[in-house]
Amino acid sequence: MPKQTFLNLPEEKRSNFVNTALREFALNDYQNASVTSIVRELGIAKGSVYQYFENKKDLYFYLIELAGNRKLEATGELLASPGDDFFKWYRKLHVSSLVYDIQYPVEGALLRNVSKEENNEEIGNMSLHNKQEAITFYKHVLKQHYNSGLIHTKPSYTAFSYLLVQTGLGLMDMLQIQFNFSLRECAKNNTSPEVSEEDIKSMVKKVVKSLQQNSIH
Amino acid sequence: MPKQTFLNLPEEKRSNFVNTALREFALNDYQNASVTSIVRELGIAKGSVYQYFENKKDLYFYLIELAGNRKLEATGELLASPGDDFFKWYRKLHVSSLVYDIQYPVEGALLRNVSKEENNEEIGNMSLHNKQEAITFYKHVLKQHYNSGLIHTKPSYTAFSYLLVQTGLGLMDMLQIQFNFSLRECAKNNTSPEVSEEDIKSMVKKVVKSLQQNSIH
Amino acid sequence: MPKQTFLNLPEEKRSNFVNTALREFALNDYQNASVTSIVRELGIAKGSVYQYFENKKDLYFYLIELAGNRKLEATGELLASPGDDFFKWYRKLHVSSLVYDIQYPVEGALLRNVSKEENNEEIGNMSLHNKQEAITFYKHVLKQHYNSGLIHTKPSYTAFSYLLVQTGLGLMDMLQIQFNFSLRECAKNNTSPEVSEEDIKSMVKKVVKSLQQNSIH
Amino acid sequence: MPKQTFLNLPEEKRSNFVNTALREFALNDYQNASVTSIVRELGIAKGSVYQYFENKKDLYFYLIELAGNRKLEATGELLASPGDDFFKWYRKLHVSSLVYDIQYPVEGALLRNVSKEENNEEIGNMSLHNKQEAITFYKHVLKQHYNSGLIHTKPSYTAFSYLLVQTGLGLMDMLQIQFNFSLRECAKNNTSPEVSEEDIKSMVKKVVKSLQQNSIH
DNA sequence: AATGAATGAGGGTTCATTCAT
DNA sequence: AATGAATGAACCCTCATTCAT
Repeated sequence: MPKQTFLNLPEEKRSNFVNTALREFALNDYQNASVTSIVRELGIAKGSVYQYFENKKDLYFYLIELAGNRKLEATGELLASPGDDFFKWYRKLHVSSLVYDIQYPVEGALLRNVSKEENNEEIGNMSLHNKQEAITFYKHVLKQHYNSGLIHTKPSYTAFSYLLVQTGLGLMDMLQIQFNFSLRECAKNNTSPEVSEEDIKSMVKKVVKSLQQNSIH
Repeated sequence: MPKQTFLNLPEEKRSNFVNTALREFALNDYQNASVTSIVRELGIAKGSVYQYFENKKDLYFYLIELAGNRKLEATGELLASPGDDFFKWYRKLHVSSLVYDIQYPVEGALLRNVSKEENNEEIGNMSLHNKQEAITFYKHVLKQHYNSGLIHTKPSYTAFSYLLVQTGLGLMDMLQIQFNFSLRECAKNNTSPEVSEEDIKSMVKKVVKSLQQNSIH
Repeated sequence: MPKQTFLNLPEEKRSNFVNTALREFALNDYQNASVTSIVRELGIAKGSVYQYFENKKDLYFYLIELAGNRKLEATGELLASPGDDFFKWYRKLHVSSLVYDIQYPVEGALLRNVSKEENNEEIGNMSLHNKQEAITFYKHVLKQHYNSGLIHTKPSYTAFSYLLVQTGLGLMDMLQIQFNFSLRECAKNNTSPEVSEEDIKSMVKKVVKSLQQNSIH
Repeated sequence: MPKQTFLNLPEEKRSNFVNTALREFALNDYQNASVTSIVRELGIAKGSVYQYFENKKDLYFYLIELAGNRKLEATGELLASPGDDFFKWYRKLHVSSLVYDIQYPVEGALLRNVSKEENNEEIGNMSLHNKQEAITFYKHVLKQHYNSGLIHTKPSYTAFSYLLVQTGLGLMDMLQIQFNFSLRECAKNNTSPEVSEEDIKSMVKKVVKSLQQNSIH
């Protein structure tokens, strides 16, 4: 949790700080993100960071929460309310997620980094943990849909949930490959890649269709 | 590329070195893997590393190639020869890959780390690069199958290849979640998790079935 | 000297401040006692400390004086009036000192710390200074006793005064060793060790007897 | 334990390092002694210290042992062989200890600092620990003397041992007071105070006589 | 081919003190 | 009288790399 000092900061200072810090953690994983780097960029004293946060880890978790909340605000409504058409919901979910990441590449890249933290003993294996939670979530939704008669075939919940999670996690990579940009680069320059919502929709649609349809036999 | 010095090394020294280095890079990502750690563990002179390799990066790439080759040797025959049944092939491919990773957790963990290197300017985005190559590969195989009449529905090659790649990449996580072990921990202790080949086969089968079947509508 | 600001403070604020500061300097020597710690504990502004005192040193000396005075108040009457029996007086003096320290471990520990400050250029060698004064004091008392005929053997004033001082200084250590407690720990938890006045009396008696008797030849 | 690196150092470098480090820890207690200060003085790279020692604590304990051994070498024979006359032995013991400290004020001051470490959680309470050990040692010697008939009065072993320990610990202070010098200052300038062995002998003799004789009644 | 001491920049963190409000 | 953000130097420690031997 940030210290009161941080919360008392005038809006501009605070957002300046947050932006720079977000960027640092978007471009580097936890260990390699550097407090020194942040203060150098901001031109503030190193001590200030520790007036704002307990330590690097505290700052990190704050940024995760912040970025997470921002994204949730932009895309969260959907998440909570899967409509009757499961795949439509899943598609919209990921389109809006990708659109967000494209629009806010810094937050996007940061959250993507978080979902890859695996080797850090201080932080723990967030990657696996998140995946497990996501699988549980999809299982829950799928069961509800099946019980409500919205899905007619009873799927192997676990396996299929895995597919849904794993597929979702890679969509941004797919986007980067197809449209030949680097989200990281965008986060660095604080620009958005030239990818339209239509591009995203179309890509996701194809992927979900592949997932949905009995595509091959 | 390793220097000649390294290649001239007596077998035992070389393999000692390699094993320890592999382990270091299996437990840590590139930036956090430490040359110091390696020589400390080995009890050799620090300078030796730089007699063998240009620098840390050179060593890293050598290890990647080595681990890749080792795995290829164990699982490569399959890869080269997709039989008539695409999904059977895909299944066997990943079963053998997982079995290998379970048996050789160090090499497995190292290669998994590589597939996550995204943020290092010195290294480049290996994750994306690998994915792109894998997608191209699957597209190629799928096209061949279709052209040979082994597949009757023409899939969206790109989208479906993406699914295949992405699904494959996450299987080890799925295994860890289902059987509650940590590959990293295994690499650390140089032990294998208590997961049988049957366990793996069964898990992969379910996932591939989900991918293959028109599971939901 | 505290600034007027401090003296104007309402009683409760002032005593709150003093208590916390005493504790900090009881648990740490001068250099390692931290103003930051004090204000953190108190939940007051850092600047306040510097409204009250010139600087850390000023605060330190104020606390020393305060703790000294408190102890003097509790044990001082004795000090001023050595009766006819020198050793009885000496014994009572130290029993009451130890009892005080046991009862007020914070003040006790602080004063003990002071008597060890030796290496700080900013502070000077308080330990030596105090010892010197104490020796002078005992010399004075001894001379008076001798001149009044209360002591029949003329001692080597200086040497014997040294013994008295030095013996006195270590009694709390002896107590801690014999009753296996840590005054510092008590100061930390603001508790008193489970040592009775009888325990103290008995210990001091033995030591003083050893000092007094021609114990060995 | 120092690392091999340190032991391999050419004599001059090593002794340079040791001298500077000893001095730093002679002038400051553990917490306030500064690695930075040492390297600054020596004009070497900070990293070097950590090629030589695991960390500051490692260095500290090495220096303690070194200084302890040096002193033991100079004064140790006595310690091991209390002759028939207990007080003569005790006197000689402390005379030789003081002579050593006067001659080698750096080692002397360092060891004195060690015997005062009390408030450091990382180091533990060395002061109390040492005292306890010393008391045990004297008790042992006294018992032997009594059993051998060399002492005719049975002392209160514990109390008297305490007196012996405590008296010994303060002798250097007494010396400083009487001859008006500062051991610390001497350690700083690497000079010896102008105190002769005779001065020391005479001072100790008086103190021990006070301790021994039935000085007052 | 091997050594391993030296480097020096960088890491995160703590601190007493100042000063504008 | 109180605030508390800002400072910047200092702390211990780690690192990849060099280079003389």
